[in-house]
Amino acid sequence: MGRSPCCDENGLKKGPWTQEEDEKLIEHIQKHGHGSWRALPKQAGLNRCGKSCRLRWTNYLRPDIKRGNFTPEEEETIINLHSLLGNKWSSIASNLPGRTDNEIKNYWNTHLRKKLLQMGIDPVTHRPRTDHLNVLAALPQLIAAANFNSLMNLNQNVQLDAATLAKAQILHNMIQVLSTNNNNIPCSSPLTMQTNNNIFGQSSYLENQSLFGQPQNFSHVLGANQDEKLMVENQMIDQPLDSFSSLMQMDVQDDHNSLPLLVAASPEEPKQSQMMIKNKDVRHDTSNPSSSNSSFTQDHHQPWCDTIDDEAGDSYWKEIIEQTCTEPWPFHE
DNA sequence: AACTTACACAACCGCCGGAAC
DNA sequence: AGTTCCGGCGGTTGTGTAAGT
Repeated sequence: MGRSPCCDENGLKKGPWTQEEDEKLIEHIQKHGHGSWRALPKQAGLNRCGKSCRLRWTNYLRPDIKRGNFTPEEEETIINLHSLLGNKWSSIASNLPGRTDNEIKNYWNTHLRKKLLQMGIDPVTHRPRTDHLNVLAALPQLIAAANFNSLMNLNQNVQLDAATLAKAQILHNMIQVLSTNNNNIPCSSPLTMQTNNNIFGQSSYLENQSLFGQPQNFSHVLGANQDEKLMVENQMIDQPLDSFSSLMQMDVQDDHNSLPLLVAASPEEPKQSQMMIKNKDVRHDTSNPSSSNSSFTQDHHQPWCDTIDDEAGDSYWKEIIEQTCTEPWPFHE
């Protein structure tokens, strides 16, 4: 069965490499090649395990490594390849000369992943994020609620509870952000591709556009085997774009039974509601019956506050929440 | 200025598959 | 056939530094 990890041996140094160690390693490999990595440390006079030496060499010291910022073209390639290959960093790296899998992996996790999230794209599936769509699915309710509120204000002087108003405000801001993103990034996201072309269409990265608008064909990276290429391409093309399109088709009437409950709003509620949004604490506010009454906790709708809680770490959500607390109420103009 | 927090990235860890013995 | 070696891979952690309070 398995062997014991080479680094189990006691006394071997770990952690950051010193310049002296780097020089020893480089000098040894330049003279003798790396040969057996396991034997290398002794031969080179390094108090490291072979694996550590190999990683240091392949990820940092190798002379053909390209250092510095990733170019937009490299970013584009990474995103496109990731949409095809997933976290196959070594495969992705083999298409980016001078870049290591480790570097690409780090860059993905620290930059590109966030970038996609901010564009409203799930970095795993490379599709529009469904958590956004869950909130979008509440659109008919919010519109109906807003209309109802206007009526009640006119005729009976009754207000919707503050939590419901806050939901609508968040939705309003979210739509603004989404539309801003789409306008700023022409042909840049699957979402844009779907809405620009045909929402039910079968466009894919493989077929036509890349994430940044340049036509690319990455089928060559999928292996020499033609069957494999075909299989992957078919898979990409056949995958239905269900979640987004079905939500966009949603009939307002389907939800007529799920209008938010209306409760009498006390004068304090608007303040409370704002505070709760800021503190991301709505879900746990069990002491406030109106907040639970007015939540969107229907069978098929994730509560909006859950959605916010889940993503509140993103600057994207922070932006939305901030706007929610500062912008004027849209339905009372 | 001191402290805390967030971020970027180098390095490590554990696992796997293939080759050698 | 079973064991060990070796290199590779992807996920995770640790550390240094910049930014914020």
